[in-house]
Amino acid sequence: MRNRNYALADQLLETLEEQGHRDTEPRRKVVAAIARKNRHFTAEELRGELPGIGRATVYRALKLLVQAGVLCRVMLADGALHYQLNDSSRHGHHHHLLCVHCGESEDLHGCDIEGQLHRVAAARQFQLTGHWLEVYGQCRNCAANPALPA
Amino acid sequence: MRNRNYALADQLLETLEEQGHRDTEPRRKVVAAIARKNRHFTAEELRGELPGIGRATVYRALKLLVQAGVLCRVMLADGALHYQLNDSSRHGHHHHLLCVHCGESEDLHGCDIEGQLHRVAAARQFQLTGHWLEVYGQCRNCAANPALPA
DNA sequence: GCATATATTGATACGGCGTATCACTAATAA
DNA sequence: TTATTAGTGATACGCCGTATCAATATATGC
Repeated sequence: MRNRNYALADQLLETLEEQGHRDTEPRRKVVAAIARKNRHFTAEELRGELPGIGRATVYRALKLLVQAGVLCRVMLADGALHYQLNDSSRHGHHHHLLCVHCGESEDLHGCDIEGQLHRVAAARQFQLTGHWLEVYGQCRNCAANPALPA
Repeated sequence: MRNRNYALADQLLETLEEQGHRDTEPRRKVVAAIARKNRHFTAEELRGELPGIGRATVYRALKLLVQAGVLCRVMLADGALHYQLNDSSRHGHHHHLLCVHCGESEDLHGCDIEGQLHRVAAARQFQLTGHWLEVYGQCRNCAANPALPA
């Protein structure tokens, strides 16, 4: 787990370098903290784990990682903006099943929402440029045992 | 048009009264301003059209109308929260095709997003509790003539 | 109509969240 | 090593929504 986190952190840093960004000490700490996450998180939550690092730096790193496609924004049911580390293999556009109880998220695929939207849009001569979809509920584990701590 | 707006404003007020809220002068002005809208709008935009009415009052009225189901929140592609008057006939849960150019919105129906989500969720024993969907693009008119003013 | 109880108002202040600014510092390239 | 340039972080700002609370307006009972 430790190893995986280190590897992940390195990978994130590498991604940033590929985009022409520098390898800095604060940045290393930010990506390390992100790599330790196993669920979605808020910018402020992350910041809380990084005393000594400026607020702006944390926000800037988040923005760069989102732009690079390795991190994605997810909107919770209450409107709070969270960040979610993308599966290393799947950086493209996709959606999530978000567990409102434990915070786990599963990637949503094997369902043709996109295609369906395109069909409906085409029928109305509406030219799609984008969409936003979040799905909330309880994951298998939490649904089976709602008493588990979040 | 004037008549329709008055009628709509009255209808909105009536809805609030049915929910046990009082018929007040500031409230009348707020719903009148909303009734005049033919596209989605922000709270601040509305507030700008209502000088002399307190910010809190405007926000409170919006919240009540959303709770009553006659107004719905829509999230624009840039993350801005807008409000959208619901078709009087269809207060239930539905989605919108939002034109990013002129701001028009069409209700999205005749497409079975809900059913599809339920099927995928069921297959994974994920218990759905809700979802959020916004679809962005250009409406028929704007797509045909992008030079039109917004 | 009048008094009373209560919802509503609106000024103010507060809080969360993200960003602009800018002098300073650190990382890269020559 | 020096010059160049990106990055940092303290601070302040701005937007947006809400809590507070004394003053006020509205509905209700007499």
